[in-house]
This record gives sequence, C-alpha cells and structure tokens, in this order.
Amino acid sequence: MNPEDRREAIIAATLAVMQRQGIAATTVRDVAAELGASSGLIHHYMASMDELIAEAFGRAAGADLLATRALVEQGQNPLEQLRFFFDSYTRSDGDSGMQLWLDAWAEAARRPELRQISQLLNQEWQQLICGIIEGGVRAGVMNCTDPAAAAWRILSLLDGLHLQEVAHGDSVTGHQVTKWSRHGAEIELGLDPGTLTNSSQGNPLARA
Amino acid sequence: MNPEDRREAIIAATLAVMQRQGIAATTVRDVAAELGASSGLIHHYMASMDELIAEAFGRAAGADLLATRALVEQGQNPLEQLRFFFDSYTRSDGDSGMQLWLDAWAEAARRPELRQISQLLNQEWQQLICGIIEGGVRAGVMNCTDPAAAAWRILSLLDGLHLQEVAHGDSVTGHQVTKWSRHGAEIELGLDPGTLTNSSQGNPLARA
DNA sequence: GTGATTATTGGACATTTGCGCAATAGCGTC
DNA sequence: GACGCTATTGCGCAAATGTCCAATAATCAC
Repeated sequence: MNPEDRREAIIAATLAVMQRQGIAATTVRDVAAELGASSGLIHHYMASMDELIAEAFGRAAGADLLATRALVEQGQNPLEQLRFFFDSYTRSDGDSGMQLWLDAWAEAARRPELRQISQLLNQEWQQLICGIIEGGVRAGVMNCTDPAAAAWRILSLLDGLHLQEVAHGDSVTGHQVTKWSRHGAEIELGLDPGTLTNSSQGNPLARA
Repeated sequence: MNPEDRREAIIAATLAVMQRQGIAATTVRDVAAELGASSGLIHHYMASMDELIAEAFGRAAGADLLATRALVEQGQNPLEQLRFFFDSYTRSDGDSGMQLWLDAWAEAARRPELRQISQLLNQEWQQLICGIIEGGVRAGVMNCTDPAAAAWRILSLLDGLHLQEVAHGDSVTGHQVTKWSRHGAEIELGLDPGTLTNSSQGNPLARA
C-alpha cells in the first residue's frame, strides 16, 4: 500500500476509534484492530501516540472548520454569513464531534501536541467569527465596539452550551443550544430578535 | 483513626491529587502516597475508583458552589449579588478547579456517577444565577424576558471562556475572562457598561 | 532471477493500573 | 491478660498500555 495512503488510513482508523471510545481511551491496539493491521505498523508511521491522536483530531476538527468557512464565504452579506455560520456550526458536531472537543480540551493539559492543534483551531474559529463581525460593522448592520472580544464571547457561548448538551444530555437540549446561542449573538451585536433564526432560507446546504 | 474521619481524609487526599494531576491521571497509589497510607486502605473504604473520584469531585465542586452562594446571599440587592457572583466564581477556579471541571465534563460520558453529580451541580449553578436575575427583574434593575435561558447563557459564557484560558493558556487570559464575561452579562441583562466591574467595593471577601 | 529496500508482522518488555487477600497491628471489652 | 473485632498493611495478580525490535513478506531495480 502506498505510504501516503497508508498514513491516511491510519489516521482515519484512529479517528473512528476516537469517536467511538473517546480520546483518553484510544489505544494503539484498538487502532490496529480497526485498521485490520498489526500494532507495530502504526509506530512505523507515527512517532508516538501523542502525534497520532493530535493528527487524527486535527484532521477531523480541521475538516469541520473548513466546511463551515466554505459555507460562510457563500453568504452574500454579513448577516447571511452569520446565519450560515450558525447553521454549519450546529450541524458539524451533531454526532460525536463535540465529545471529541471536550476530550481534547481536557487532554490538552497532558498532551502538548494536542494542545497546540486545539489552540490553533480555536483561534481560527474565533477569527472566522471576528471577520464576519468586522464586515457587519463596516456595512453598518451590526453594532460592536470590540469584534475580537465579541467573537470570543459568541464562540465561548456556543461551546459552553454545547458542553452542557453533550456532557449531561437533558439539562440543555440541542434545540435550546440553537435558539439560545443565536439569541445571544443577536443581543451581542445589537440585532433585532429573530434576525438569526429561520436561517435555512437561502442556505445552499439546507435540506429540502 | 475514626472511620468517618478516615473517609474524609481519603476524599481530601484524592482531591489534592486530582487538582494536581487531573481526574484522568489520578491513581489509587497516588492517593495512598498523598495520604501517607497503603493502597489497600483506600479500597477498604471505597468500593471502586469511580466512586472515589465522583465523591471527591462532588465534594470540591460542591464546596465552591456553597461558597459562592453564601457570598451572593450577602448582597444587599440584585446588582450587588451579581457582582459578588462574578467575584466568587472567578475566584473559585483560579488555581486548578477549572481543569477539574474540564475533566469531569469529558469523563461524564463514560462515568455515570460522575455525570450525575456534574449535571446536578451545573443545574444548581444555573439556578443560582437565575434567582439573581429574577430578583433583578422584579426590582426593575435588570431587563430580561427569559431568566432561565439568560442564566444558562451567562454560565455557559463563563465556562466557555474559562475553558479557553485553562486549556490553551495564552489564547484568552484570566483578565479577559473576567472582563468579557461581565460585559457579556451587562449586555444580556440590559445593564449600563461597567455596572459589574469595580465589584470589589463593598465585597466582604475582597482583599485589602 | 537476484539483491536491496521497505512495508509489515507479531510478540517481547517494562511499566502501570485497579483490585483482592492473607497477615499484622491496634484497641476496646470482659 | 486474653480475646475479638477491625483498621491497616504490603504484596501479589491479571490485565492493559506505549514502545521497541528482530523476523518476514512484498516490491522493485538491475
């Protein structure tokens, strides 16, 4: 098998195991079994377990970011971009993606390579939001004196709400995450209530 | 040693290890060493590692909640109560308490006993905030149509910002968490900017 | 075909983990 | 002072884990 493809296959298998068992419980042997290969092969391509985990997490989380960014760029104006952002963000972690983030944040303290990629990706998420806000302020449709801080707040609010949903199940429901996070952003940016809801209109990815 | 005291001592030692190393990296032997006793003793008092961890986490997190609640109750009016809340909340996890919460949220998916206590405590945190807001609305000093949702937003915003600080270190600083979370609450509740800052005035726990 | 290079195997190794258990020490009771 | 109960010890066990390595299989250049 082509070394490059093999490496990709290992990362894909690692990701599958991570989503099933969580980052902390992902072992080399499990990855090997998922791949249908021996454990030694994994170390032939990866220097350490940390690298393997960081790589797999970065691949998955990076794909989500890319997808959201691509959708946002299709927005015709800042308001539509923000709507698309919420559509895509709430979709990207519907299954087990958010549990992965929870694991990553907790494990970051003990896995340097994972912390690095996690921090980088979070900053890029914040910058994506920040760019939308700056555009909205420039266009005069959003009211915000500190876009960077507002972007961190919107991102943190989303993460904090999702966290409750994923960790505890029925304290906060997925529907409430959607509703409350959008409402929080409306308040934050001085938008009329409801501006960010009913967002599927005009969304190229919306289901029919 | 009195069995009840011994049990408390074990929980205290477990907590110390947990705060130093994180929940996932806490082992029976470490707890025994911290306690200055043998590993067998821990199992004489605790049925399993899960029980030990859930007990210790619940004790620590519960104490933080109690302390904050006690301080809030000393506030003379809703605004002061909210100020005291932010003072106490940002203090309670200054050291390593927040890493504990990160571990707990991540581990909740796989440790039922831990999830139960974590969910309960989070709901109580939310209710504490919700009570303050309801008082503020009644007194006419806060503007909020859905106190329960606003409370979840304020709590989630705090958690999300703290999360960035603890997991990534220099993306978001402790000072920014303090500033941004209070500003977020001001926006959320229709307060004048700055209402929630300079909160140490009149705070009985403020350092001189 | 032959040799060299490399992908791949499968298991050894040292370490760590939760847990159990037989032995011991301590202490109160009669 | 002897007995009994229990707190406490310290080690052992089985399982799991990351890492490494010698042996093997596959592939390709010549």
